[in-house]
Amino acid sequence: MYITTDNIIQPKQNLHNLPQPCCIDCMQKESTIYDIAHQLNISIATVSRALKDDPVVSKKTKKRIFDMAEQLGYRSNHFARNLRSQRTHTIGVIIPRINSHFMSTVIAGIEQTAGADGYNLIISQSAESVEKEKANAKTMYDNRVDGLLVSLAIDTADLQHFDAFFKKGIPVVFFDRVMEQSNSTNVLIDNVRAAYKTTSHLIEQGCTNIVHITATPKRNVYVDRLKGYKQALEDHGLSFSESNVIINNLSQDEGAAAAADILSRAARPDGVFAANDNCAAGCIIALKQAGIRVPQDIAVAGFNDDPVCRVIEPNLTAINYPGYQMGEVAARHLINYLSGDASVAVTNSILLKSELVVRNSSLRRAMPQG
Amino acid sequence: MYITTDNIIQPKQNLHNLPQPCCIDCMQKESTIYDIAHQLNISIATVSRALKDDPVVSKKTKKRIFDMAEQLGYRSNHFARNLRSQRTHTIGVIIPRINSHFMSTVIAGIEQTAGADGYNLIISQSAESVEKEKANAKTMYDNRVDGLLVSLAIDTADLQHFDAFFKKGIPVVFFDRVMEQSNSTNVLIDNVRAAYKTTSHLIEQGCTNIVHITATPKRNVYVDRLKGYKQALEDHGLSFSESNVIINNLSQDEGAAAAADILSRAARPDGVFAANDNCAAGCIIALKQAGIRVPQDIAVAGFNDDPVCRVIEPNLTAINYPGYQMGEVAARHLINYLSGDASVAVTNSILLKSELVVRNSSLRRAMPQG
DNA sequence: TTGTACGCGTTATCAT
DNA sequence: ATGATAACGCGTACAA
Repeated sequence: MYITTDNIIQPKQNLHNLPQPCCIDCMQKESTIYDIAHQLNISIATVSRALKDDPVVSKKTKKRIFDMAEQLGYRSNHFARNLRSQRTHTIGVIIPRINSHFMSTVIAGIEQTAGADGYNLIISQSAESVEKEKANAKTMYDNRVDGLLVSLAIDTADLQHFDAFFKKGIPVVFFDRVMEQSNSTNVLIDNVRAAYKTTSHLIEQGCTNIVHITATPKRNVYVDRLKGYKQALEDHGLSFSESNVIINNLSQDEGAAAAADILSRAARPDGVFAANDNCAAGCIIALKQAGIRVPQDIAVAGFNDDPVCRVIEPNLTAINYPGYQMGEVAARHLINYLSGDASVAVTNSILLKSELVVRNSSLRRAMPQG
Repeated sequence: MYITTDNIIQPKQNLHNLPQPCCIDCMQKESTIYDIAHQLNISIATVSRALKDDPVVSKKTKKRIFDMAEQLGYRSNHFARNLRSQRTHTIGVIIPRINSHFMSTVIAGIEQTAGADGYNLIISQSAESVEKEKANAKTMYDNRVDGLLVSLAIDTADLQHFDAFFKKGIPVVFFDRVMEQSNSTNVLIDNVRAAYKTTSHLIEQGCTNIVHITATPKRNVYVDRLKGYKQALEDHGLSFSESNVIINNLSQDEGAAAAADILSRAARPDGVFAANDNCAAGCIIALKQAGIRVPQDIAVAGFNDDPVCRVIEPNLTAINYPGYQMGEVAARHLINYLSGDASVAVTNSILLKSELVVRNSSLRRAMPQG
């Protein structure tokens, strides 16, 4: 038998004396389906059914129940529901770091999509460390997320730490930083093609000695960009030289250092393709300080199309990386799967369009059009 | 009486046929404290106590329990725990938008701090809309977050939509975009002082006709920056003119438009103080395109110290806004409160240090030092 | 030091 | 169409 207290104020037990209501009058017991049922002299089963709009409940009882719920300020208890239903309506997100333009844009897209469908987000950063990534995965698992969206740390070499998810059949969608051999769904752009396009563009602009600045090629994105770069050289009859690949952390400062390296060479390069915009910007600034003209002496292209592209002078040519859409697509895909859309289970990878945005940093000749 | 199934594989009921385990062999029943208790022939109470390291449990039973938990791959069920304890270990975050350098940096700081203390984050964006902010607040409330971290939308004029939290005594900490009259804790910088410093600096550099570009002064940050600007003019014997305040959305494009406005004036301004860096950058670019020299003809200063400051030429003078620390401090404060630290309950506002970083965009004279 | 038993608020399976 | 009741997994008075 359930005994309602009719919202009588009780000196309820209070861990750490928290929370403190603003005043004693405000203290109000949380109302439940029991309260609604009791007020209306019906069973909780009916209330529960009505609240989820079960067609088996008659129109008028439904109305009475909704009104009473409104009146009592009822809100359903997610924990009780999750406890029963074994689902949490929560999506876990693991990313290297949140405070980059690209990543925060992706998150914005994810949040938009997930929020619209009533999913909550739990976000954690791996800080590019496999160890933190493992810890994050465990946290997500312990929080019983319904699914996971992951962008891998740079030196993550295997997916073992997600085995618990795979074994339980909890869907994991990787985006941007992925493992090719994974049999989860990957959402990404064609990095090979993008790099190929960029490099070809530089070649078409008259560059014959192009440096590629990138991060350590452990992660797909850098491996692929390097591959596209090489492929473009080959297809245009230019020889590849190992020394033309500069590996660093892609920061602005390292971009400047790369510029110094470039300028120290006997056969001075006439083109630079950097794997992100920050690094390209740092490089351009340093080149200009050294009296090099961009793009006349050295043409430069970046990757991502961050806002910095439109600030640096000359404005930076870059691959337009659709971060927001990537977030939307990855989240949508995961949610569709969670909603029972079987067709998505067989999807191996989703490729998003990316295009080269040509600006002055690489423009030495009139373009075919526009 | 609890009857364990000894992890026998069951064709368990499966909503939407999900989740799908990778293979039938992997299917494994989630183990609970009942399982541990059953295996060890002890009571769940002891297990429950041991798992939370209750000193009342003997060392050796504890050890046996931990070992068995490990062996069974036990993980505690947060929902059952939350349902019982009425706490969620979840912090809600409501911000205007996540994809700005400043905000994503704040989030990074929050995540770092909260994660270290075992708190999860639920993040939502108001998109600068009061309506969305209200909806977000309700979602957070329904998710029973332990506390809330909020940065208000630009035209949020009152805090009514947080009343449910105030009434229940759920702590709300506002940061950056706050309401002065709130009696919650506010974490912010001294915007008046920062603007005062910046404006004074421009004056010291010889500017006598300074334009202030800012957003609509509905939100504290813009009100205060305007106030500091005015104060500095007054203290230096310069007169304030309404026409020298340009209101826009602080985007890069609007910065360019502001530049056009400035250049159209009969008495051409010789200084610009923009309320963010993006806008300042757009302004500088447009000014330079019009043949104006920065800083010789017009000196420019921004606000935030985003990375763009070190890319734009000349490099942008700006107030260094400690976003990461702000996130850390706000989260730490909230968590301390949730942990029962009474001293924080009386804290009204926390001011973070901010300093003016002088760069070439405003430097017309030798600085006193450095 | 350990065990028993109840309640947290739901949903789901019976029965009526 | 509605009601009674058993889980879901955990925490904790109270008892032993």
